[in-house]
Amino acid sequence: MSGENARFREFRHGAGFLLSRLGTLAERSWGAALHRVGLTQTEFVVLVALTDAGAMRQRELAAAAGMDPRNLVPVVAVLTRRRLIAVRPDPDDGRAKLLALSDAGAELLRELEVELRPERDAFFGALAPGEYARLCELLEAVHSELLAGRGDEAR
Amino acid sequence: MSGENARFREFRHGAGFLLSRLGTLAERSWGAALHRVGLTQTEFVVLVALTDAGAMRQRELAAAAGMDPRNLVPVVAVLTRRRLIAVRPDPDDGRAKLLALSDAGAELLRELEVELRPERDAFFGALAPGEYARLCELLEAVHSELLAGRGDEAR
DNA sequence: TATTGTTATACTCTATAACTATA
DNA sequence: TATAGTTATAGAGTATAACAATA
Repeated sequence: MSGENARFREFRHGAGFLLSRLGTLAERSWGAALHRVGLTQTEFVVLVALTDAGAMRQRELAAAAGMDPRNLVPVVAVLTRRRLIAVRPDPDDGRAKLLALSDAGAELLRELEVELRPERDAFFGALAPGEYARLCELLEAVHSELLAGRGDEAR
Repeated sequence: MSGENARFREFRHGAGFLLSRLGTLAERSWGAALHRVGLTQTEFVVLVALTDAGAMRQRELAAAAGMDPRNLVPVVAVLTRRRLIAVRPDPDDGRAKLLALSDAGAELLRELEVELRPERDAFFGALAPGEYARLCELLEAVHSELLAGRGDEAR
């Protein structure tokens, strides 16, 4: 019951498992700040995802945020009511809507970014600046690859 | 409304945000396999966390899994009923219990590790083998530091 | 008094299926 | 028929407060 464990102890220290755990811990680290300004995790994620482009369709936004379009609907409703995003019909397609960050939404994110900087430094305190930058590169590579090849192979 | 976005677009590509999103995507990638063997994400996490030591107290296990001890209670109940973990009273402390992976639990993890290997390769397909190893190192450094300094500074 | 484990509960996130309106 | 958005709902994860038993 002892020597054979090395095989799946490897999984415990693999990147997948660590991503799963660190993702939860990262969300916990900024959870208090979000609660203070009345944002849930998904609302925050959606706002941040919107910073990547000027305006996008709701379906595109769901993909960018890595979440199911159905779960995005109530999030968009809340953010619209709070005027943190701006919604307008897509002139090219009567079914679609174009979503963009509002000035108020941009300002809120700017405040949060300042407030979260110390938490980030504490969270990644184990890494030297160069290591942190390297980590960002690697994560970004995995993330963008996953968002690109989504919905095709996994089905 | 355009040029100022660079500031928090930086957050979008920071390690914290990417960890949060990739954690969700990683869990999704092995979710089907877990469902097949009747395990939830937290049950899986707890089993994997147990591979790091022979036996530990429930409180220690919660810390190792990065979860709240209260949320661990029903998980331990299920895993015990399914004989995937073995529980015995701590001889040194009448309040505490000692939890360990059972042979059946170890076997189940071994099977899962084999089944999940192709999913892992696809998930991290953007990285060369050396890059994957480097990513593991960096994540492990952050993770172990967070588990070590927990409950002190954040309060 | 402090700690281990527990119960009850509310909130959030994700996933399943079926629906409306437009293309 | 295919797609954009929606609704309803169930399942799972996390967090809050209060409790019993042991140290």
